[in-house]
Amino acid sequence: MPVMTDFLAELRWRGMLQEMTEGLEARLANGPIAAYVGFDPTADSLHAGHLIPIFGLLHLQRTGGRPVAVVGGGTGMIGDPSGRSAERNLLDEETLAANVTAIRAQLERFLDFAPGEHGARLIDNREWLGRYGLIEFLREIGKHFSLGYMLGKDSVQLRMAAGISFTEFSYMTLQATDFLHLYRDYGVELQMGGADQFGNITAGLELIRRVLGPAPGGEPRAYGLSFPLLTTPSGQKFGKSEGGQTVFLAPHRTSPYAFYQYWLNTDDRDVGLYLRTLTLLGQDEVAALEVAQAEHPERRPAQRALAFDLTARVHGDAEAELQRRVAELAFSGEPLTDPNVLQVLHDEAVGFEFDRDVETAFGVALASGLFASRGALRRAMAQGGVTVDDDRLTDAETPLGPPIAGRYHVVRHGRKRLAVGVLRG
RNA sequence: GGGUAGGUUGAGCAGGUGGUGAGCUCAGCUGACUGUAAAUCAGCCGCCUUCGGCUGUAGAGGUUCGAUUCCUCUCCUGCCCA
Repeated sequence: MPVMTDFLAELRWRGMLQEMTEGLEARLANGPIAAYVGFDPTADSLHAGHLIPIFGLLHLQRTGGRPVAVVGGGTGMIGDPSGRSAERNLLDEETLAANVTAIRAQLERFLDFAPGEHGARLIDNREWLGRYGLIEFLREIGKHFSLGYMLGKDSVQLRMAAGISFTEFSYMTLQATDFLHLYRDYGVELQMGGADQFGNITAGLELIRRVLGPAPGGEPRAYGLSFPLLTTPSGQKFGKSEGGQTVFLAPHRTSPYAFYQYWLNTDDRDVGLYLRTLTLLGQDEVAALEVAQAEHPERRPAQRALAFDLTARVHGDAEAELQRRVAELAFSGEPLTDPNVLQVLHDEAVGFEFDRDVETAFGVALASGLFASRGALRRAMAQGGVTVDDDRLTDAETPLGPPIAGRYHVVRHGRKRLAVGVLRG
Protein backbone atom coordinates (compact mmCIF):
# COMPACT_ATOMS: atom_id res chain seq x y z
CA MET A 1 0.00 0.00 0.00
CA PRO A 2 1.56 3.25 -1.06
CA VAL A 3 1.81 6.03 1.45
CA MET A 4 1.98 9.74 0.86
CA THR A 5 5.59 10.04 1.94
CA ASP A 6 6.43 7.97 -1.13
CA PHE A 7 5.21 10.89 -3.16
CA LEU A 8 8.18 13.09 -2.36
CA ALA A 9 10.59 10.18 -2.68
CA GLU A 10 9.17 9.50 -6.11
CA LEU A 11 9.51 13.11 -7.20
CA ARG A 12 13.02 13.27 -5.81
CA TRP A 13 14.55 10.39 -7.67
CA ARG A 14 12.86 11.54 -10.82
CA GLY A 15 14.32 14.99 -10.47
CA MET A 16 10.88 16.56 -10.38
CA LEU A 17 11.15 18.37 -7.09
CA GLN A 18 12.30 21.94 -7.43
CA GLU A 19 11.07 23.59 -4.30
CA MET A 20 8.49 23.06 -1.57
CA THR A 21 7.22 25.05 1.33
CA GLU A 22 7.85 24.28 4.97
CA GLY A 23 6.06 21.45 6.69
CA LEU A 24 4.92 19.58 3.59
CA GLU A 25 6.97 16.51 4.36
CA ALA A 26 5.56 16.29 7.89
CA ARG A 27 2.05 16.82 6.59
CA LEU A 28 2.35 14.00 4.07
CA ALA A 29 3.42 11.64 6.83
CA ASN A 30 0.04 12.22 8.43
CA GLY A 31 -1.98 10.81 5.59
CA PRO A 32 -3.49 11.42 2.18
CA ILE A 33 -3.66 14.92 0.83
CA ALA A 34 -5.46 16.58 -2.04
CA ALA A 35 -3.34 18.70 -4.35
CA TYR A 36 -4.13 20.81 -7.36
CA VAL A 37 -2.52 22.14 -10.48
CA GLY A 38 -4.03 24.90 -12.56
CA PHE A 39 -4.16 24.73 -16.33
CA ASP A 40 -4.83 27.80 -18.40
CA PRO A 41 -7.23 27.02 -21.20
CA THR A 42 -5.47 29.31 -23.64
CA ALA A 43 -5.58 26.68 -26.37
CA ASP A 44 -7.86 23.76 -27.16
CA SER A 45 -5.11 21.33 -26.28
CA LEU A 46 -2.48 20.77 -23.64
CA HIS A 47 1.08 20.67 -24.90
CA ALA A 48 4.43 19.12 -24.01
CA GLY A 49 5.11 21.79 -21.41
CA HIS A 50 2.10 20.65 -19.41
CA LEU A 51 3.35 17.10 -19.08
CA ILE A 52 5.46 17.55 -15.97
CA PRO A 53 2.65 18.98 -13.82
CA ILE A 54 0.34 16.28 -15.17
CA PHE A 55 2.80 13.60 -14.16
CA GLY A 56 3.09 15.34 -10.82
CA LEU A 57 -0.63 14.82 -10.30
CA LEU A 58 -0.32 11.27 -11.52
CA HIS A 59 2.40 10.42 -9.02
CA LEU A 60 0.30 11.98 -6.31
CA GLN A 61 -2.62 9.79 -7.25
CA ARG A 62 -0.47 6.67 -7.37
CA THR A 63 0.84 7.32 -3.89
CA GLY A 64 -2.59 7.76 -2.40
CA GLY A 65 -3.45 11.41 -2.87
CA ARG A 66 -6.33 13.04 -4.65
CA PRO A 67 -5.35 15.03 -7.73
CA VAL A 68 -7.36 18.07 -8.62
CA ALA A 69 -7.02 19.85 -11.92
CA VAL A 70 -8.32 23.37 -12.01
CA VAL A 71 -9.00 24.39 -15.54
CA GLY A 72 -9.14 28.09 -15.24
CA GLY A 73 -12.17 29.24 -17.08
CA GLY A 74 -11.97 32.26 -14.78
CA THR A 75 -8.25 32.92 -14.70
CA GLY A 76 -8.03 32.02 -18.36
CA MET A 77 -9.95 35.17 -19.07
CA ILE A 78 -7.19 37.24 -17.53
CA GLY A 79 -3.81 35.83 -18.53
CA ASP A 80 -0.86 34.96 -16.34
CA PRO A 81 2.12 37.29 -16.71
CA SER A 82 4.55 34.65 -15.40
CA GLY A 83 7.16 33.79 -17.95
CA ARG A 84 5.62 35.96 -20.61
CA SER A 85 7.30 38.84 -22.26
CA ALA A 86 4.22 40.48 -23.65
CA GLU A 87 0.67 41.18 -22.73
CA ARG A 88 -1.63 38.42 -23.80
CA ASN A 89 -4.74 38.55 -25.86
CA LEU A 90 -7.89 37.89 -23.94
CA LEU A 91 -10.09 35.04 -25.02
CA ASP A 92 -13.82 35.16 -25.38
CA GLU A 93 -16.11 32.95 -23.33
CA GLU A 94 -17.14 30.63 -26.09
CA THR A 95 -13.57 29.77 -27.00
CA LEU A 96 -12.71 29.25 -23.36
CA ALA A 97 -15.61 26.89 -22.80
CA ALA A 98 -14.56 24.79 -25.77
CA ASN A 99 -10.95 24.75 -24.59
CA VAL A 100 -11.94 23.66 -21.11
CA THR A 101 -13.91 20.74 -22.51
CA ALA A 102 -11.04 19.63 -24.72
CA ILE A 103 -8.49 19.83 -21.93
CA ARG A 104 -10.69 17.83 -19.61
CA ALA A 105 -10.73 14.99 -22.12
CA GLN A 106 -6.96 15.02 -22.39
CA LEU A 107 -6.43 14.89 -18.66
CA GLU A 108 -8.62 11.84 -18.50
CA ARG A 109 -5.98 9.97 -20.46
CA PHE A 110 -3.56 10.41 -17.59
CA LEU A 111 -5.57 10.58 -14.41
CA ASP A 112 -8.19 8.26 -13.03
CA PHE A 113 -11.37 10.24 -12.60
CA ALA A 114 -13.39 7.35 -11.21
CA PRO A 115 -15.28 8.52 -8.12
CA GLY A 116 -13.66 7.55 -4.87
CA GLU A 117 -11.19 8.57 -2.28
CA HIS A 118 -8.35 9.00 -4.75
CA GLY A 119 -10.43 9.88 -7.76
CA ALA A 120 -9.20 12.84 -9.71
CA ARG A 121 -11.44 15.87 -9.91
CA LEU A 122 -11.64 18.64 -12.42
CA ILE A 123 -12.91 21.95 -11.24
CA ASP A 124 -13.60 25.11 -13.16
CA ASN A 125 -12.65 28.13 -11.10
CA ARG A 126 -15.46 30.14 -12.58
CA GLU A 127 -17.51 28.37 -9.96
CA TRP A 128 -16.27 31.00 -7.53
CA LEU A 129 -14.43 33.61 -9.57
CA GLY A 130 -17.52 34.08 -11.68
CA ARG A 131 -19.59 34.97 -8.65
CA TYR A 132 -17.52 37.72 -7.16
CA GLY A 133 -18.66 41.24 -7.73
CA LEU A 134 -15.86 43.73 -8.10
CA ILE A 135 -16.57 45.48 -4.80
CA GLU A 136 -16.89 42.20 -3.00
CA PHE A 137 -13.64 40.94 -4.46
CA LEU A 138 -11.75 44.04 -3.47
CA ARG A 139 -13.12 43.94 0.07
CA GLU A 140 -12.63 40.23 0.68
CA ILE A 141 -9.53 39.43 -1.29
CA GLY A 142 -7.83 42.61 -2.41
CA LYS A 143 -7.60 43.87 1.13
CA HIS A 144 -5.18 41.09 2.01
CA PHE A 145 -2.59 41.97 -0.57
CA SER A 146 -0.17 44.76 0.06
CA LEU A 147 1.19 46.54 -2.96
CA GLY A 148 4.73 45.96 -1.79
CA TYR A 149 4.12 42.22 -1.67
CA MET A 150 2.68 42.14 -5.14
CA LEU A 151 5.34 44.35 -6.65
CA GLY A 152 8.03 42.17 -5.14
CA LYS A 153 7.03 39.13 -7.17
CA ASP A 154 9.48 38.14 -9.88
CA SER A 155 6.70 37.67 -12.38
CA VAL A 156 5.78 41.32 -11.91
CA GLN A 157 9.34 42.64 -11.69
CA LEU A 158 10.30 41.05 -14.97
CA ARG A 159 7.44 42.73 -16.71
CA MET A 160 7.70 46.19 -15.19
CA ALA A 161 10.15 47.40 -17.81
CA ALA A 162 8.25 45.96 -20.73
CA GLY A 163 4.89 47.00 -19.40
CA ILE A 164 2.18 45.12 -17.58
CA SER A 165 -1.48 45.96 -17.34
CA PHE A 166 -3.43 46.08 -14.11
CA THR A 167 -5.32 43.08 -15.41
CA GLU A 168 -2.30 40.82 -15.61
CA PHE A 169 -0.86 42.34 -12.48
CA SER A 170 -3.98 41.16 -10.67
CA TYR A 171 -3.59 37.62 -11.89
CA MET A 172 -1.86 36.42 -8.74
CA THR A 173 -4.81 37.53 -6.60
CA LEU A 174 -7.12 35.38 -8.70
CA GLN A 175 -4.87 32.36 -8.48
CA ALA A 176 -4.58 32.93 -4.75
CA THR A 177 -8.36 33.09 -4.56
CA ASP A 178 -8.51 29.72 -6.29
CA PHE A 179 -6.30 28.22 -3.64
CA LEU A 180 -8.37 29.77 -0.85
CA HIS A 181 -11.62 28.34 -2.22
CA LEU A 182 -10.11 24.96 -2.95
CA TYR A 183 -8.72 24.83 0.54
CA ARG A 184 -11.92 25.91 2.20
CA ASP A 185 -14.48 24.12 0.07
CA TYR A 186 -12.63 21.10 -1.27
CA GLY A 187 -10.00 20.42 1.36
CA VAL A 188 -7.14 20.94 -1.06
CA GLU A 189 -4.02 21.63 0.99
CA LEU A 190 -1.33 21.64 -1.67
CA GLN A 191 -0.80 23.54 -4.87
CA MET A 192 1.77 22.35 -7.35
CA GLY A 193 3.07 23.96 -10.50
CA GLY A 194 6.10 24.75 -12.63
CA ALA A 195 8.92 26.72 -11.10
CA ASP A 196 7.56 29.87 -12.74
CA GLN A 197 4.39 29.40 -10.74
CA PHE A 198 5.99 29.37 -7.32
CA GLY A 199 5.33 33.05 -6.74
CA ASN A 200 1.66 32.62 -7.50
CA ILE A 201 1.52 29.55 -5.29
CA THR A 202 2.98 31.34 -2.30
CA ALA A 203 0.57 34.20 -2.91
CA GLY A 204 -2.20 31.69 -2.31
CA LEU A 205 -0.59 30.48 0.88
CA GLU A 206 -0.32 34.06 2.03
CA LEU A 207 -3.99 34.69 1.34
CA ILE A 208 -5.09 31.57 3.18
CA ARG A 209 -2.99 32.54 6.17
CA ARG A 210 -4.41 36.04 6.29
CA VAL A 211 -8.02 35.12 5.76
CA LEU A 212 -8.19 32.10 8.03
CA GLY A 213 -5.51 32.94 10.52
CA PRO A 214 -2.98 30.51 11.91
CA ALA A 215 -3.91 26.88 12.29
CA PRO A 216 -4.49 25.64 15.84
CA GLY A 217 -1.23 23.73 16.14
CA GLY A 218 0.88 26.39 14.54
CA GLU A 219 1.40 24.19 11.50
CA PRO A 220 0.91 25.70 8.07
CA ARG A 221 -2.59 25.23 6.75
CA ALA A 222 -1.49 24.71 3.19
CA TYR A 223 1.59 23.99 1.15
CA GLY A 224 3.22 24.63 -2.18
CA LEU A 225 5.50 22.59 -4.41
CA SER A 226 7.15 23.40 -7.70
CA PHE A 227 8.55 21.31 -10.52
CA PRO A 228 11.62 22.24 -12.50
CA LEU A 229 11.02 23.68 -15.93
CA LEU A 230 12.29 21.40 -18.63
CA THR A 231 14.89 22.91 -20.88
CA THR A 232 17.31 21.48 -23.35
CA PRO A 233 21.07 21.99 -23.08
CA SER A 234 20.89 24.18 -26.17
CA GLY A 235 18.30 26.59 -24.87
CA GLN A 236 14.70 26.64 -23.83
CA LYS A 237 13.05 25.23 -26.87
CA PHE A 238 11.53 22.29 -25.05
CA GLY A 239 8.25 21.33 -26.60
CA LYS A 240 8.95 22.94 -29.95
CA SER A 241 9.31 20.82 -33.04
CA GLU A 242 10.90 21.90 -36.31
CA GLY A 243 9.81 25.31 -37.35
CA GLY A 244 9.12 26.25 -33.76
CA GLN A 245 5.82 24.42 -33.70
CA THR A 246 4.50 23.67 -30.24
CA VAL A 247 4.08 19.96 -29.60
CA PHE A 248 0.45 19.53 -28.65
CA LEU A 249 -1.28 16.44 -27.34
CA ALA A 250 -4.27 16.87 -29.64
CA PRO A 251 -3.81 14.94 -32.90
CA HIS A 252 -5.45 17.67 -34.95
CA ARG A 253 -2.71 20.06 -33.86
CA THR A 254 0.28 17.73 -33.73
CA SER A 255 -0.09 14.48 -35.65
CA PRO A 256 0.83 11.26 -33.87
CA TYR A 257 3.60 10.97 -36.44
CA ALA A 258 5.06 14.35 -35.54
CA PHE A 259 4.53 13.64 -31.86
CA TYR A 260 6.45 10.35 -31.99
CA GLN A 261 9.18 11.90 -34.10
CA TYR A 262 9.60 14.76 -31.69
CA TRP A 263 10.44 12.48 -28.79
CA LEU A 264 12.49 10.14 -30.93
CA ASN A 265 14.74 13.07 -31.76
CA THR A 266 15.45 13.90 -28.14
CA ASP A 267 19.03 14.86 -27.42
CA ASP A 268 21.05 12.07 -25.78
CA ARG A 269 21.79 14.34 -22.87
CA ASP A 270 18.13 14.94 -22.14
CA VAL A 271 16.64 11.54 -22.71
CA GLY A 272 17.31 10.17 -19.24
CA LEU A 273 15.69 13.16 -17.64
CA TYR A 274 12.69 12.86 -19.92
CA LEU A 275 12.31 9.18 -19.18
CA ARG A 276 12.21 9.95 -15.50
CA THR A 277 9.86 12.90 -15.70
CA LEU A 278 7.57 11.97 -18.58
CA THR A 279 7.04 8.25 -18.16
CA LEU A 280 6.19 5.96 -15.28
CA LEU A 281 9.14 3.67 -15.94
CA GLY A 282 10.82 2.63 -12.72
CA GLN A 283 14.28 3.43 -11.52
CA ASP A 284 15.75 0.14 -12.71
CA GLU A 285 14.14 0.34 -16.12
CA VAL A 286 15.40 3.85 -16.69
CA ALA A 287 18.88 2.87 -15.55
CA ALA A 288 18.87 -0.10 -17.94
CA LEU A 289 17.83 2.12 -20.82
CA GLU A 290 20.55 4.60 -20.02
CA VAL A 291 23.13 1.83 -20.07
CA ALA A 292 21.79 0.56 -23.37
CA GLN A 293 21.88 4.08 -24.73
CA ALA A 294 25.47 4.56 -23.69
CA GLU A 295 26.50 1.28 -25.30
CA HIS A 296 24.66 1.72 -28.56
CA PRO A 297 23.67 5.33 -28.97
CA GLU A 298 23.00 4.82 -32.66
CA ARG A 299 20.16 2.46 -31.84
CA ARG A 300 18.59 5.03 -29.58
CA PRO A 301 16.96 2.61 -27.20
CA ALA A 302 16.16 5.34 -24.71
CA GLN A 303 14.58 7.66 -27.27
CA ARG A 304 12.56 4.81 -28.69
CA ALA A 305 11.25 3.88 -25.28
CA LEU A 306 10.40 7.48 -24.52
CA ALA A 307 8.65 8.07 -27.82
CA PHE A 308 6.71 4.84 -27.59
CA ASP A 309 5.66 5.28 -24.00
CA LEU A 310 4.44 8.84 -24.43
CA THR A 311 2.74 8.20 -27.76
CA ALA A 312 0.97 5.19 -26.28
CA ARG A 313 -0.20 7.21 -23.31
CA VAL A 314 -1.45 10.11 -25.35
CA HIS A 315 -2.65 8.43 -28.53
CA GLY A 316 -3.09 4.80 -27.53
CA ASP A 317 -1.08 1.60 -27.90
CA ALA A 318 -2.11 0.87 -31.46
CA GLU A 319 -1.11 4.31 -32.64
CA ALA A 320 2.25 4.05 -30.86
CA GLU A 321 2.90 0.70 -32.47
CA LEU A 322 2.04 2.13 -35.86
CA GLN A 323 4.30 5.14 -35.44
CA ARG A 324 7.17 2.96 -34.35
CA ARG A 325 6.80 1.04 -37.58
CA VAL A 326 6.41 4.17 -39.65
CA ALA A 327 9.58 5.63 -38.16
CA GLU A 328 11.55 2.53 -39.07
CA LEU A 329 10.24 2.44 -42.60
CA ALA A 330 10.69 6.10 -43.33
CA PHE A 331 14.26 6.35 -42.09
CA SER A 332 15.69 2.96 -42.96
CA GLY A 333 18.23 4.62 -45.21
CA GLU A 334 17.05 2.65 -48.20
CA PRO A 335 15.19 4.28 -51.09
CA LEU A 336 11.47 3.91 -50.62
CA THR A 337 9.95 1.67 -53.28
CA ASP A 338 7.54 -0.69 -51.55
CA PRO A 339 3.98 0.42 -52.42
CA ASN A 340 2.59 -0.93 -49.16
CA VAL A 341 5.11 1.05 -47.18
CA LEU A 342 4.46 4.14 -49.25
CA GLN A 343 0.75 3.90 -48.65
CA VAL A 344 1.28 3.66 -44.90
CA LEU A 345 3.62 6.64 -44.93
CA HIS A 346 1.18 8.60 -47.03
CA ASP A 347 -1.59 7.94 -44.55
CA GLU A 348 0.38 8.32 -41.34
CA ALA A 349 3.22 10.72 -41.97
CA VAL A 350 2.81 13.62 -44.33
CA GLY A 351 0.64 12.74 -47.27
CA PHE A 352 -0.34 14.84 -50.25
CA GLU A 353 -1.85 14.41 -53.68
CA PHE A 354 -0.54 15.53 -57.03
CA ASP A 355 -2.12 15.87 -60.44
CA ARG A 356 -1.22 13.93 -63.54
CA ASP A 357 -0.18 17.11 -65.32
CA VAL A 358 2.74 17.80 -62.98
CA GLU A 359 5.75 17.48 -65.27
CA THR A 360 8.75 18.36 -63.13
CA ALA A 361 10.26 17.02 -59.94
CA PHE A 362 10.16 20.64 -58.74
CA GLY A 363 6.41 20.65 -59.25
CA VAL A 364 5.93 17.58 -57.11
CA ALA A 365 8.17 18.98 -54.39
CA LEU A 366 6.07 22.13 -54.40
CA ALA A 367 2.88 20.10 -54.16
CA SER A 368 4.24 18.23 -51.15
CA GLY A 369 3.55 21.12 -48.83
CA LEU A 370 6.97 20.76 -47.23
CA PHE A 371 7.91 24.19 -48.50
CA ALA A 372 6.21 27.41 -47.63
CA SER A 373 6.66 28.89 -51.08
CA ARG A 374 8.44 28.50 -54.38
CA GLY A 375 11.16 30.72 -52.99
CA ALA A 376 11.63 28.48 -49.98
CA LEU A 377 11.83 25.44 -52.21
CA ARG A 378 14.36 27.11 -54.50
CA ARG A 379 16.52 28.00 -51.53
CA ALA A 380 16.37 24.48 -50.16
CA MET A 381 17.14 23.05 -53.59
CA ALA A 382 20.11 25.36 -54.04
CA GLN A 383 21.47 24.04 -50.78
CA GLY A 384 20.98 20.44 -51.77
CA GLY A 385 18.29 19.81 -49.24
CA VAL A 386 15.59 18.37 -51.48
CA THR A 387 15.17 14.90 -52.90
CA VAL A 388 12.38 13.50 -55.04
CA ASP A 389 12.11 9.72 -55.08
CA ASP A 390 15.45 9.75 -53.25
CA ASP A 391 17.22 11.57 -56.08
CA ARG A 392 18.68 14.92 -55.19
CA LEU A 393 16.90 17.78 -56.90
CA THR A 394 19.34 20.22 -58.48
CA ASP A 395 17.43 21.87 -61.26
CA ALA A 396 13.91 23.24 -61.33
CA GLU A 397 13.48 21.92 -64.87
CA THR A 398 14.32 18.28 -64.14
CA PRO A 399 11.51 16.24 -65.61
CA LEU A 400 9.53 14.10 -63.24
CA GLY A 401 10.34 10.42 -63.41
CA PRO A 402 7.66 7.75 -63.53
CA PRO A 403 5.69 7.38 -60.30
CA ILE A 404 6.70 4.50 -58.07
CA ALA A 405 4.28 1.63 -58.52
CA GLY A 406 2.42 3.86 -60.91
CA ARG A 407 1.15 6.33 -58.34
CA TYR A 408 3.64 7.48 -55.67
CA HIS A 409 6.34 10.11 -55.36
CA VAL A 410 8.47 10.70 -52.27
CA VAL A 411 9.71 14.17 -51.41
CA ARG A 412 12.25 14.76 -48.68
CA HIS A 413 13.33 18.06 -47.19
CA GLY A 414 16.55 17.67 -45.29
CA ARG A 415 17.04 14.46 -43.40
CA LYS A 416 14.03 14.53 -41.18
CA ARG A 417 11.08 15.64 -43.20
CA LEU A 418 9.38 13.64 -45.84
CA ALA A 419 6.08 13.62 -47.64
CA VAL A 420 4.56 10.89 -49.74
CA GLY A 421 2.40 11.94 -52.66
CA VAL A 422 -0.29 9.92 -54.33
CA LEU A 423 -1.54 10.51 -57.86
CA ARG A 424 -4.89 12.18 -57.66
CA GLY A 425 -7.90 10.44 -59.11
C1' G B 1 -2.14 66.67 -17.79
C1' G B 2 3.48 68.37 -18.27
C1' G B 3 8.40 66.68 -19.39
C1' U B 4 11.52 62.94 -21.33
C1' A B 5 13.33 58.31 -23.69
C1' G B 6 11.79 54.79 -26.93
C1' G B 7 8.69 51.62 -30.98
C1' U B 8 14.06 48.62 -36.66
C1' U B 9 13.45 41.33 -39.76
C1' G B 10 11.00 35.30 -34.38
C1' A B 11 13.80 37.38 -29.69
C1' G B 12 17.44 40.91 -27.85
C1' C B 13 20.42 44.81 -29.66
C1' A B 14 23.36 48.07 -33.54
C1' G B 15 23.17 51.78 -36.95
C1' G B 16 20.96 55.73 -39.21
C1' U B 17 20.23 64.05 -37.96
C1' G B 18 17.89 63.55 -46.51
C1' G B 19 21.05 59.89 -51.38
C1' U B 20 19.11 52.40 -53.47
C1' G B 21 18.92 50.56 -45.17
C1' A B 22 19.13 46.02 -42.85
C1' G B 23 24.72 44.72 -39.43
C1' C B 24 25.44 41.80 -34.67
C1' U B 25 24.06 37.86 -31.08
C1' C B 26 20.57 34.10 -30.14
C1' A B 27 16.91 31.07 -32.20
C1' G B 28 15.65 28.65 -36.83
C1' C B 29 16.80 26.09 -41.75
C1' U B 30 20.24 23.31 -45.23
C1' G B 31 24.89 20.70 -46.33
C1' A B 32 29.40 17.97 -44.74
C1' C B 33 30.63 14.50 -40.62
C1' U B 34 27.15 11.21 -37.92
C1' G B 35 23.01 7.90 -35.23
C1' U B 36 16.65 10.94 -38.15
C1' A B 37 22.04 12.61 -32.13
C1' A B 38 25.64 16.32 -29.95
C1' A B 39 29.78 19.19 -31.15
C1' U B 40 32.30 21.40 -35.23
C1' C B 41 32.76 23.62 -40.05
C1' A B 42 30.24 25.87 -44.36
C1' G B 43 25.95 28.20 -46.40
C1' C B 44 20.92 30.27 -45.79
C1' C B 45 17.72 33.24 -42.84
C1' G B 46 11.58 40.12 -44.98
C1' C B 47 7.88 38.36 -49.03
C1' C B 48 7.03 36.55 -54.07
C1' U B 49 5.18 33.81 -59.83
C1' U B 50 13.38 34.70 -58.65
C1' C B 51 18.24 36.32 -65.20
C1' G B 52 13.30 39.43 -62.03
C1' G B 53 9.49 41.75 -58.87
C1' C B 54 7.28 43.61 -54.12
C1' U B 55 7.35 45.32 -49.29
C1' G B 56 9.76 47.21 -45.29
C1' U B 57 12.58 51.23 -39.73
C1' A B 58 4.70 51.78 -34.87
C1' G B 59 0.23 54.25 -37.99
C1' A B 60 -1.61 58.39 -41.12
C1' G B 61 -0.41 62.72 -43.57
C1' G B 62 3.22 66.61 -45.19
C1' U B 63 7.97 68.95 -47.10
C1' U B 64 11.40 67.03 -51.00
C1' C B 65 14.00 65.11 -57.24
C1' G B 66 14.59 61.62 -53.16
C1' A B 67 12.41 60.39 -46.21
C1' U B 68 14.37 55.26 -41.79
C1' U B 69 16.31 60.32 -41.19
C1' C B 70 12.92 66.68 -41.35
C1' C B 71 7.61 68.54 -39.96
C1' U B 72 2.40 67.55 -38.11
C1' C B 73 -1.15 64.44 -35.96
C1' U B 74 -2.39 59.56 -33.88
C1' C B 75 -1.36 54.88 -31.30
C1' C B 76 1.75 51.98 -27.90
C1' U B 77 5.65 51.53 -23.85
C1' G B 78 9.36 53.08 -19.98
C1' C B 79 10.97 56.92 -16.63
C1' C B 80 10.36 61.77 -13.99
C1' C B 81 6.84 65.52 -12.39
C1' A B 82 1.70 66.97 -11.31
